[in-house]
Amino acid sequence: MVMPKSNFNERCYKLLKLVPEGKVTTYSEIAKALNSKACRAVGSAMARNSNLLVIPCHRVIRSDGYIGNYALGADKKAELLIKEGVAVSNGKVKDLGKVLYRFDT
DNA sequence: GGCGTGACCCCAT
DNA sequence: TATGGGGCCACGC
Repeated sequence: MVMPKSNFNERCYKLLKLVPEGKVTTYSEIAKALNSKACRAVGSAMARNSNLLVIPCHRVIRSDGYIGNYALGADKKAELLIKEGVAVSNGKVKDLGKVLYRFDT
């Protein structure tokens, strides 16, 4: 039986897993879904990328539309997003409103 | 057991 | 429009 380090990061992963391919979400959306403003804690959990191979951490971007950062590098993150069908330019998502996935829907 | 940092966000100036 | 400051949660030392 595996015990999670914290419920918080597991929540982030779970929500993130709900994001379909070709779509992205923001740290703030996840934080809000957790009923918290700890957008930093979300990123922190991803930074540890405990589940990089299990969680599409690259589908998480900033609210400004910028990709932000990534364990393997923002550049790699942009490439992955583009491959999934997300329009990315200069490290920023072009049609954020179109690819942004909301948990509140 | 306490302080600082971090894949951030929002508001005010 | 750009810059500064405050705030939130988890983790490392």
